[in-house]
Formats: sequence, C-alpha cells, structure tokens
Amino acid sequence: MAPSALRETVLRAAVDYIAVHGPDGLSFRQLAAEAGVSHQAPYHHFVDRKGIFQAIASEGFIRLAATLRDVEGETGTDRALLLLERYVDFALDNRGHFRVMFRSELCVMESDLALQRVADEAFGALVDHVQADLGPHASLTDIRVRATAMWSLAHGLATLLIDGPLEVKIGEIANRRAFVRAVGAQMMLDQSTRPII
Amino acid sequence: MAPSALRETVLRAAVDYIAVHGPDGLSFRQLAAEAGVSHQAPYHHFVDRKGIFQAIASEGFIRLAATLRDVEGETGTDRALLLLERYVDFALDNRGHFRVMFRSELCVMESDLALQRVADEAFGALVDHVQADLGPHASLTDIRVRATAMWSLAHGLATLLIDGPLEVKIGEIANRRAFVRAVGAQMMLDQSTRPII
DNA sequence: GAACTCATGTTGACAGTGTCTACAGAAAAC
DNA sequence: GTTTTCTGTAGACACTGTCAACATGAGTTC
Repeated sequence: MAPSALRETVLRAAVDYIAVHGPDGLSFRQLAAEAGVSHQAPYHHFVDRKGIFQAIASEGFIRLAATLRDVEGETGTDRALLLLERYVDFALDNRGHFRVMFRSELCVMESDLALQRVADEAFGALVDHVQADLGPHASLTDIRVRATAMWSLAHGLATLLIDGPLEVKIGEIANRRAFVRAVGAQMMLDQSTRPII
Repeated sequence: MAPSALRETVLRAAVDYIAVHGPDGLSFRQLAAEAGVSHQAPYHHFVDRKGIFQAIASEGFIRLAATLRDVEGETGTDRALLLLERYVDFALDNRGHFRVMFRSELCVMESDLALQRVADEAFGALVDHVQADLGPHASLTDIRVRATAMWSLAHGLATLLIDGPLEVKIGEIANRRAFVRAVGAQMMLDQSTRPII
C-alpha cells in the first residue's frame, strides 16, 4: 500500500460525509470501519478528532487561495464581482471543506502554524485584489474596510446558500450564477449605473 | 417550584455554554448535573437533544424579529445601515442563540412549524424594510436581490466577527460600531457620496 | 371521596463515541 | 545487525444520548 493511503482514504470519506451531513455527527470509528481498519488506525495519521478537521481546513484554504489568486485580468467592479462569484462557487463546490474552515471550535488555528499560514495566504489574495483596486494611495483603513465588506458579503451569501435558509425564505433560485452576480451588483455598483435586473 | 423552572434553568445554562464553547460539546447529562437533577429530567422538557437547540433558535428568532422591527423612523440608506448595525449587535449580544439559529443540522426547521413561523417573522421584518425602501413599484426580483444582499452582508460580518477569523486577519477593531457602519457605508452608499473614513 | 390521568421526576441498562495504554510487525536509519 | 520509527491491532475507560420501567404528587372526572 502506498504511504499514507489510509490517511487519504479517511480524509476523502470525511470530506464527503461532512458535505452531506455536516461535521457534527462525524465518527472516527465509523470512518475506520468503512476503511476496513481497526478503530485506532486513523489516529496514527490524525492526532485526534480535531486533527482531521485541521487537515480538511488546510486543504480548503489552499484551494480557496488558488481560486482567488486565479482571478486576474479584470479590474475594479468587474474583479470584485468575479471574486464574489468565485468565493460562492468555491463554497458550494467544496461544502465539506467550507463547513469546517470557519468553525473555530473544530479547527483551532492558534495551535497550528501551518494552518494559519494557508489561511493567511487565502486572505492575502483578497487583500491584494482590494489593494490593486483602490490604488496605491489607499489608506490602511480603506483597505481593511473594503476587504471586510467584500469578505462579509461573499461569506454571508455562501453560508446562507449552503445552510439552506436563504432559498427557504426567498424561494428557489433558478440561475444561481446570475443571482449571485445580481446580489454583488446590488452592493458594489454605483446607484446611478445599477442595471435593472 | 414554579412550573417548568427546570426547563428555564437548563435553557439558560445551555445558552451560556454555547455562547462560550459553541454547540458541539454541549452535554445534556452535564446540564442535568449542574441543575442538580437526574440525567433524564431535562428530557421531559425537551424531546431530545435537538429539542433544546430548537427552543434556543426559536427564542433567538423572536428576539431578532423584535430587534429588526424596532428599526423605524429613518429611511433609505440610513435605515439600511441601522439594520446592519442591529443585526451585528444582536449576533454579538446573543452568541448562544446566533450560533444555533442558522445551523440546520442542529435545529431542523422542516419538522417544526412554530420555529418556521418565528424565523419567517424575522425575515419578514427585513423584507418589509426593503420593500419600504424600494418603493411600491419595485419588482419581486429587486426585492429578493436587495434583501439577500443586505442579509448576506450582515450575516457574513456577524459570523466572521463571532467566529473570530476577521480580527485575526485584519487586526483588532478598536470601535466596533464605527467599523460596522463603515463596512455598511462602503457597500451601500453611492460611490460619489461615500465618505472618506 | 375514589379512581384516573398526566406532568415531572428517578434509576438502570444499552450501544456508540473519543481517547488512553500496551503490544506487534514491517520498514527505515544507523 | 541492531535500533528506531511508522503503521497497524486489541482492550479498557469514562462519557454520551436514548430507551424502558417505575415513583410520586397534583388535578380532573366520576
């Protein structure tokens, strides 16, 4: 067997499980049983229960950073809209990861420097875009505020879409991509240039 | 003992615990022990483990609805900013509730009509404000999009503040109220009229 | 007043969980 | 060739949610 094939098997199974059922009911023993090993085998690859969540979060932040860095070539509002779109896409395409990445009880960043670094990388990608957007004369406050605003909008929208309450309240969304763009445009365009959608 | 005093005791203890440690580690048996009753006593007040989360969520939505309905007297952007501020305040002042309200694995709305109703009431308060904002000629799509945008921004900001990653990334926030308002202004004002903060 | 219902509590048992410790063998390092 | 490290197994422990059976006391019904 390839080195740490069990680690990979368990990790994939965990991500799949979380994508459907959420992280709470995840059972190490059940994962072990599904992989056909003893209930203690996975613990040689993840220190404890939290370890697997940290591994999942780490993978998630690496993917998210790559996704956001990939947004290039456009400027200003277009880029902001694209970032929003990508963030939401990432969340929906990687539910298993997304549902873990921002749950501080599950994956404690403080104790894991590597995890901090990949999370910083993802956040750095956003800040770089904002900085490029606002130009070289932007104040630190401007950057902080705009980055927070964009992150909040994207994170809130992704969370509400994944956890379900949004569609329950506003009704089924026929074209998600278009809807996300409309929400972004609602917030990020000048009043005067806002399209009627 | 007053009727259902135990219910109230356990509920308060649970909310306090969740506000600090999150919902995952919450133990019914421990709550019972702290209240000085047998491990089965609380089950006469909450059908099962999920029952207490549904009770907490219900209380939370009632408070949130009241908070949002309370926003009156101002119009347009001012009102939108006030709604954002109140939403974030609510989340931070009611962490124990907020951390449960939007976790569909914890409190399943589908099976609980009463819970659906109070959640609808809270969402309805937001929609009413949006509708008043956009005027009588607004299309359904406009209302849906704007309500989603405002909810997403507020929900994302509140979530990122509560779960902690925001301050870790952008640094400590000296004046939270002012910062939240700045984030809202960043998104909700015309470019041309945006104050330099 | 007697009988009955029902809300609220108790105790005991069960399977499932994460984690600790001890141990076995294979691979790698020296 | 010996030792160490990695990766696995097995058993035990305390803890959990839940089920079932039972106690008790207050109200309700007859």
